[in-house]
Order: sequence, then C-alpha cells, then structure tokens
Amino acid sequence: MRDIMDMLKALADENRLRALGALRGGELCVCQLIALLDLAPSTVSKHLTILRAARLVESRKEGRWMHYRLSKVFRTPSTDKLLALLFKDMEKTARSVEDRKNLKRICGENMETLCRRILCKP
Amino acid sequence: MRDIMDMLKALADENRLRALGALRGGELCVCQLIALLDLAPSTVSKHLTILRAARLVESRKEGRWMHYRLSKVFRTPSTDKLLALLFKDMEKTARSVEDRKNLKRICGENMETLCRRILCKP
DNA sequence: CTTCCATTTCTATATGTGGCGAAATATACA
DNA sequence: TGTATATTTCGCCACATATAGAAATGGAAG
Repeated sequence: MRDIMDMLKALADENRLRALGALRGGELCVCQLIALLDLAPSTVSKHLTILRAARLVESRKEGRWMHYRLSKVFRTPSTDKLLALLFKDMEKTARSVEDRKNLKRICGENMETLCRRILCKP
Repeated sequence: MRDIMDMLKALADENRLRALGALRGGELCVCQLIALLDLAPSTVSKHLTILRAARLVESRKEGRWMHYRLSKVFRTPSTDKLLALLFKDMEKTARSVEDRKNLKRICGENMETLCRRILCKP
C-alpha cells in the first residue's frame, strides 16, 4: 500500500507531472528541468527526489550533471499502461503544448550556457 | 489539466482509495462507509465530496440515506483501465484484505441498526 | 407541525507539502 | 591544491488538507 500511495502522491502535483511529461522524450539534466518548470533549483531537486522515491524516475550522474529519465517501471505491463493512459489525457492541455515548445528550445541550447543563464538570475 | 489533477489528488489519499475499493463491490450508503473507514461522519462525507468532485463516484438519495457508487467514468475506455490497474495492485495489500472482510460483515448487518451503532458512540 | 435522524456544512486545529534562499556537497578544471 | 559550478540538503514560511466536533439541513415518521 505504501508503494502505491507514494506513487499516487508523487503524481498528484502538476509540476511533477510536467517533469514526467518532459522526460517522456528522453533523459534530461536538472538544469534543463529547472529551465522548463521555471522553479528554484532546490525546488526542482526536491520534486525529482520525490519522483525517484516513488520509482517513477531513475538518475544517472555524468560529471557535474545529473541526468534523470523515466524509470523501468514504465516498462512493466501494468504501470506502463497506467501512465500511458495518464499522459494521453494530459497531452491535450494547453500547458503541455507550451511545455513541449519550450522543451524543444531548451534542448537545442548548449547545456553550459543554459546552466549559467538559469543559475545566475540577477 | 484541472480535471486530471483533481482526479489524481482525489486518488492520493489512502482512505479515499479504501472507499473506492469498497464501492467496487456495489453501491454503499454513507454509514456503511463510516463503519468501514472508522472515521468521523463529517470526515467521510468530505472525502466523498472530493471523490464526487473528481467524478470518481456518483450519489443517489433514497429517503434518509445517501448511496454512493463508482462513477460512469469507470466505464470509459481510458479511465476504466487506469483504475482497474490501480486496484489490481491495491488488492494485494493487507489493509485491503481486512477491508473486504469488514465490508462483508457490515453489508450483512441491518442498516438502521448499523447507523444507530455507528452514530451514537458514547 | 414536530420530532427524529442520516448526512452535510461550518469551524477549529494539527499535520503535511510546495516553495525559496543559504549552505553543503561533489565534480571538473586550472 | 584551489576555484568554479551543478546539484542537493537544510531551515524556514505560507498554504493546503485531513480530521473531529458543533451546528445546520432535509426527509421520514408520528
């Protein structure tokens, strides 16, 4: 029961859902998610910790960067279907359309430049 | 997005999940759910209001009693599958097994007797 | 019409959660 | 080694939410 509750609670937040939606296109580093969600780094980090605790995402460290991706859980028969259905409805929303547009721009940007711009807001 | 978030937030509570699980066996009146969840009447009523706002349950008034049942939403292709998968995992938990046992007892009891017993705790 | 009673609404409270900034951590690079 | 920097952890605040009890609501029954 704890596992199921953790997953449902992790899903029951709009920004975490946006992050999961973005990760459907492939793994992203934290600064890219910070740019997309437009939240403080510490906030995004906390969200990612919650998603990882719920086993919805996995992380991989590469140098200074931490990359997050959707978890293997998405490939088990039941959970995969559950989340596919969830995203099917979510993708229709205006917010999701905007996120996809922004994500495309973010992914086209050099990552070092992106990090400097994101992390040093005057 | 609001609809999806309402539904996920409604699902992200253990007692509401227990109520939904119980309703899978057919409609129940509020006092039966109070007996099952062992919470204050006002608390149960609020949970049911949240579930109804999320369109997960529907209600029907019959005399003094209010009956709740799973919503038609469960019969649309996508949501039906989503919730079936959810319950499939949930049913394995000890809590769920205990709830089913208690529910059988509760449903066997006369409803007037049940209400009196539940609502007049000394 | 009055009383009874199942349910809901209102009010209060305690706990949980999302958010940020500052400090800590860890890694690359000079 | 020392500095720069991406990420996390910590401390805090504001707000949301689960809960119970009191009061209100609306049918039933007399």
